Amino acid sequence: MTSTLGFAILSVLARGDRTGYDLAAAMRRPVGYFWTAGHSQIHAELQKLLGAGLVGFEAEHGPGPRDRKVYHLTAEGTRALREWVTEPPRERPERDELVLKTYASWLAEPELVRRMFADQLAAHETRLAEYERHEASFGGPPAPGDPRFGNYATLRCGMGYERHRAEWCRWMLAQLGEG
Amino acid sequence: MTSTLGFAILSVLARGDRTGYDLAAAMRRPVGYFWTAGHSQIHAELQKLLGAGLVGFEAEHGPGPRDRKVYHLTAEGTRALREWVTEPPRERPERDELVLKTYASWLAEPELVRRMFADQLAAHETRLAEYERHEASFGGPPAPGDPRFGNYATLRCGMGYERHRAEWCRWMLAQLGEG
DNA sequence: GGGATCATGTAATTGGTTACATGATTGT
DNA sequence: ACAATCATGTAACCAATTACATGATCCC
Repeated sequence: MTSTLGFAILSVLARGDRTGYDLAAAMRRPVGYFWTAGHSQIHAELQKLLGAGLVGFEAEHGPGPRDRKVYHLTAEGTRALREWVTEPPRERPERDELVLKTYASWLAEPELVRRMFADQLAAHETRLAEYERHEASFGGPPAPGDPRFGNYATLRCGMGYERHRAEWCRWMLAQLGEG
Repeated sequence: MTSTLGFAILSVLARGDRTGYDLAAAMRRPVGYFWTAGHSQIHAELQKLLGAGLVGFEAEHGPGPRDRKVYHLTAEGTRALREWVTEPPRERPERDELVLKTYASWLAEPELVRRMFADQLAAHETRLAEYERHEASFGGPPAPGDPRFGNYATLRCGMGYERHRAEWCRWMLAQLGEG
């Protein structure tokens, strides 16, 4: 019963062998945009994946008191990952604090609500500009089958999300009236 | 240190007094679209809110072995909620299984990926149609200050989200080619 | 009689965050 | 000398899910 975090790790490892430290770095950016984990969680999960025979490692003597371990996918790990990819994702409950605040916004001062949404809008516009710059660095969409397709397709999703959020913020501001 | 779940409960209670059971029902739909909790979590959180003096209850002898407790906001609870609403939401890490699968989709069979996205697209279109029917039942946007504004604004957010997701699914299908 | 709904709670487990702990190498 | 980076791990805690437990009333 490999967890989603386990498959997140396998997904990164499928692009190249890495240490736990490298995995933690990768799961801040770009994987962190859709799945994050701290290093403590990653080391623990790697033990489980090792026990399940989905990954292996080669140890070199590294900096610090313990060995440096470079992890790689096993044949079984690759097979498990490939199988998991096309299984329908199990939906997890949404938890969105801004939307919850919006639900209760009728009892707050409109001016303060307006300010909150103005800040949110600015943040979304900044992130969208960042993503757009990143998108431009791809020379158009890579072919499915190319590992870079994964990066590009998730980036496109992020761009759509930021646009949708920004639009909703603008709609909210219009509802609240000019400040 | 009231948790977000605590404020979710206060947000529902602000619209009318309720039992823990009623709160659990409310947090499936419509609040469940942006914050869910099971009844066990809710009963536990109500104890904390009670301890913090943000809610109170009146007990009647109800069905089952224990008293039925109708909870209500205290003055302090209303104040805490009103304050929380306009504080900037602390951002929590994104965790999206479909996007993670997309990241690893380059090593799967394109036809299976295509099928997964076709299913997702259908689900989003169904939900969007549902939301649109619900939106039509409002006679246009209520004024901010009206509790119904909270329902309407969150519904609008949900509609935008479903549209964005559906569009991304269609883009993915186009990338993967006709099946 | 039987199942759904109403109504409360506890316990066990999993998933995730934060803090603690250690220590070499590289760059300023 | 000092800070940052590389590198591993454990422990404590909080949030959330699932399972366990009880029992009355209402509708078929």
